[in-house]
Amino acid sequence: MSETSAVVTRFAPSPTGFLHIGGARTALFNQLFARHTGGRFLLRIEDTDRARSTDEAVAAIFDGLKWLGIEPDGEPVFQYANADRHRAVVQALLESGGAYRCYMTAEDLDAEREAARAEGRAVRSPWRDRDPPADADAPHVVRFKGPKDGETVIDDLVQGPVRFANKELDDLVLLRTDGAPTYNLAVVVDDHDMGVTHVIRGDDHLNNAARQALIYEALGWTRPAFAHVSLIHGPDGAKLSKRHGAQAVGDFAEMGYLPEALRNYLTRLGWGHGDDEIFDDAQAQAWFDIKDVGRAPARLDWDKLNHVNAHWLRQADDARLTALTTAVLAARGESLGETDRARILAAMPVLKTRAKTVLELADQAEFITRRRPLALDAKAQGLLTEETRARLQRLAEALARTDSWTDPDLELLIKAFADAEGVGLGKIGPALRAVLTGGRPSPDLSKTLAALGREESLGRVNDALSQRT
RNA sequence: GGUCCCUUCGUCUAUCGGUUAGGACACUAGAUUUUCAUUCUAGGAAGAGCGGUUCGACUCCGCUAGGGACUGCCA
Repeated sequence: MSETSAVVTRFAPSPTGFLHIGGARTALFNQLFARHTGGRFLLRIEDTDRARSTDEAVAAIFDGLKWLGIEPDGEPVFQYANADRHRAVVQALLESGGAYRCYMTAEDLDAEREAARAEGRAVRSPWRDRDPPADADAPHVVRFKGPKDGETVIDDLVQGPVRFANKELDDLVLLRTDGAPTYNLAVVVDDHDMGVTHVIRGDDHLNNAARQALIYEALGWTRPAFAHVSLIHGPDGAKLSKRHGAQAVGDFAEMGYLPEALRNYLTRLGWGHGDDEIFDDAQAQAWFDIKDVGRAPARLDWDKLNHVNAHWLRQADDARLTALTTAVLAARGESLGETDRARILAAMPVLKTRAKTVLELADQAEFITRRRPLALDAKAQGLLTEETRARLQRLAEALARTDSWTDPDLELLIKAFADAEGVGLGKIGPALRAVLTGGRPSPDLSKTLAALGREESLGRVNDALSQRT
């Protein structure tokens, strides 16, 4: 990157709901680009719409970003706090002729919009070239007075050069009737004041970029570089919505995805570095450049996300995964004791190779948390014939005699037992597993026994053997 | 309707005028296997269409089709 000016990026969500996964990716790109260039990444809450902004939404955004591991450099800026500054800029624009008061009523506007649409042109206000009414303080908005000729070109870092004929750009409202600044004015002023050099945002703002560029010009400010990234679509190509299963980053957390996995997946979505699919934050920062982001909207692929998550699950710390897993189990109504936690932790190295999400991890751990006596499902029940009961009885005795209750030794013991019985493991495994887990899936038998411990294992076997059906 | 954007296997992508168009996920088949899962091997699978430019086009240009964004005193 050029050394002339340090890069400053920002993520600027409006607090009107949860943190959308598409927004999270935009935030990620901003952070990645800033870190890659050694610049700064800022957060600004766009709360100029007082009616729709809520404290809950602000909290949801903070929580979502924090969970995802996105950390702005410096305190977040609340846009509404700069309202006076925004009004002052508009005042200056008014005095320089870069803006004008518009006294159109709602009805006037509706009629004009209809006419403009019918004629295939941009909306125009008659007050643009008209003297103010006698009562200049009558209800009005302040509009930007943009050029009618020429064109505005946005050299978008992602989309390439995009040209707009100025006559197609309408005079947007800068100040509402109540004197409140609007988004399009506030972004320009704040981005300028915050020293933002690169505006990386959703491509739903591409059209606004041209109008905003005009405001920069009128103010005599140099505009930042723009990069409009496409939105994330659902698997069917339609805009991501509720019916696709998840929209908020919180949804993904609840579904058992790890933040580092989501970062990996989201970064790879719409951006690539050769054949690299799995990478950590340091690699992402070293490789990421906003110019390499794809133009086309990308679809959310659950299978791929699961695959990436499975990878990071295996890399994750066992104690951390145990905490996550027990939380899910607790939410399912299981009351877990310290013994359960200890067993889950001990089994975690093998459990985590068998799951794609924390939810599946909890499924895999359920054989541990069952309470004696276990209820056997029909299939497990059917395995307990007279023959297998007798064999199980002999196996239980062999198990009771061993003084080394470890995975490898238990494996040897079971194999030796099978040899002694003159049968294959297939004659022993299913029944033993059935009485140990009640029919729930579990790891290799020796690992299952080790995870349960001697007392619990023998207890479960004996429970089943003493139960007559 | 208008303005703007997008288009390589089902999906995410690599390719930056000359490749048998590569990888990953998913899928199919086989191997391994005491449940569930894993793992291993092999395989099928793409340049939206039509015109140009060029010795040569997935790569450049145009048109068409399809998808999307915006068109608010929301952001």
